[in-house]
Amino acid sequence: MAAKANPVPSVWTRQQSPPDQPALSRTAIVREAVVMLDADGIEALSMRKLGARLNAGATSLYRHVATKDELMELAVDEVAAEITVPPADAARGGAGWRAAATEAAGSFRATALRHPWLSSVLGQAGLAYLGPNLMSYSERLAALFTAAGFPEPSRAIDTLLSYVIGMSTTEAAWLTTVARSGDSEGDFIARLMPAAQQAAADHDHLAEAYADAAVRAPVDPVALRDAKFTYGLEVVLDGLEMRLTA
Amino acid sequence: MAAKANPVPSVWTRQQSPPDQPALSRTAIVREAVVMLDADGIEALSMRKLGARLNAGATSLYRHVATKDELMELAVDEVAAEITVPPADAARGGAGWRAAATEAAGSFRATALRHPWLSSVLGQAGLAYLGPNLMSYSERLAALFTAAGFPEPSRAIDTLLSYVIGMSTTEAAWLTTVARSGDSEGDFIARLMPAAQQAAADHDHLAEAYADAAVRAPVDPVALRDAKFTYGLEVVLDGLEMRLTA
DNA sequence: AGGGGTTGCGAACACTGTGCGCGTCTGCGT
DNA sequence: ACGCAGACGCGCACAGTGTTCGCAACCCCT
Repeated sequence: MAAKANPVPSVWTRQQSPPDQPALSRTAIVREAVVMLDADGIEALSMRKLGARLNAGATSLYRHVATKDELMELAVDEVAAEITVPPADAARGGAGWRAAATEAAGSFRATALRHPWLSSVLGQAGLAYLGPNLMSYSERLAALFTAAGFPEPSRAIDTLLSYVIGMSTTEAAWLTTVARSGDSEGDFIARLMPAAQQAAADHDHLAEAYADAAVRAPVDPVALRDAKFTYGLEVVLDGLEMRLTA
Repeated sequence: MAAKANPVPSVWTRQQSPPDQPALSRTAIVREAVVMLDADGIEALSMRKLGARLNAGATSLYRHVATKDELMELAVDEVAAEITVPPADAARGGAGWRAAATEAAGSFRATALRHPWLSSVLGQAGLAYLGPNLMSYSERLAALFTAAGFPEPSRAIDTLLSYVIGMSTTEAAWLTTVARSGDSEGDFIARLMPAAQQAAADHDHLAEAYADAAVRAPVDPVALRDAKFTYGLEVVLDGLEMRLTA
């Protein structure tokens, strides 16, 4: 880097001790990677571009990160820190656990939608699961569901998380394709409708559903997605509650 | 291909009308792509290798498929044909819908585990959703849940599918990393335990859970995954049933 | 017999992740 | 104050990727 900041190599042009940016560090690399992923999606992240952003060569990154896959695991754990879980006390006594679980689920979804590339990565998931932030996340969930009084907390957690992951990844993937189209979500849906209707032409139930949707006044797609998420969440929580009281 | 099979150009060396393998066709390409994906995972599929498998050059494929992404969408729809849904009659009368839903969910999971690359692709999902097989799948689900008497069938379907997708992708991703390790699932778990326990050292609930697992007699991991899946499935179905009778 | 449309292909382009060896810089032990 | 070992950054190179383009061979219809 010194060589680059000093293009004419001579004793006279050399700066003695430049304030020097924080240099290159693992955390700085991961942080910038997350920024790039959020901005331009997963296939826009390359080691060269990431290096360039940090005023570094591509291969310099390999001093701090073994491989790109490892970098992705670190990125996952980095954003995992954003997911909040209410303190376990909130669930003690049996009343508050539903609100607490709802909040935890909502926080997961919000994080997944804020970082849509997460969905693409969860499917290939090396063992990011062992990252400190994800570990702490699991721990807090376990504390919450144990305090709530579940006989098999891990089972309940797996169930809830599966639902939340399934819904969130689907949603994130949808939003990614919408974003790539350049249109707003509403416009994209409108533009997609004809094709969808034609594809559904031979299928009675689907055709009817599309026809109904076309007749009704157009709904805010964001509100619709929210409603869909909370509906399913209530279903899962109802099912879990039966295991709690029984 | 004729030119390749016929390196000496002359009337005499030319084969008149060789039985000729089915040549190159969209369906043949997609079918072979699925075979390769199943065998070696998603990152092992390249256009050149796929072409080679079909005795064709890489670029020849582009006569039948616009882009690799499109090929992946076709592959998804191809395997979607394997997912079965019981006929709607099974659900009429209210009794059989649970068994039918269970079977549909199980079939989805089985397909996802048979083709683990599906999980990696669902996260980026272009609009494979419009493929004929997936459309027919949605239709049969809609028929089933409508016959079961759900007031909002699509809501129920979305909920169930989210759970099944979440659980299955997680499972498939796990199985993929296991497979890459070369070990059996049991051995891999054993090899992973120390690291997991160390990572969980500072987290009470997790540490306890790991300790319990270490004490108990080792369980067949396959059976354990099956149990986990059906537990969550029952939870979701219970929650749905409340919406049905109400 | 001829010609038009379809199909396959080789070369080429712009990129990718990553290994290697070299120069430079830094901090520590004397 | 000095010297040196280790950490650090970097350019080059390699093998491989998806995809475009122009050309050649083939089939079928007139």
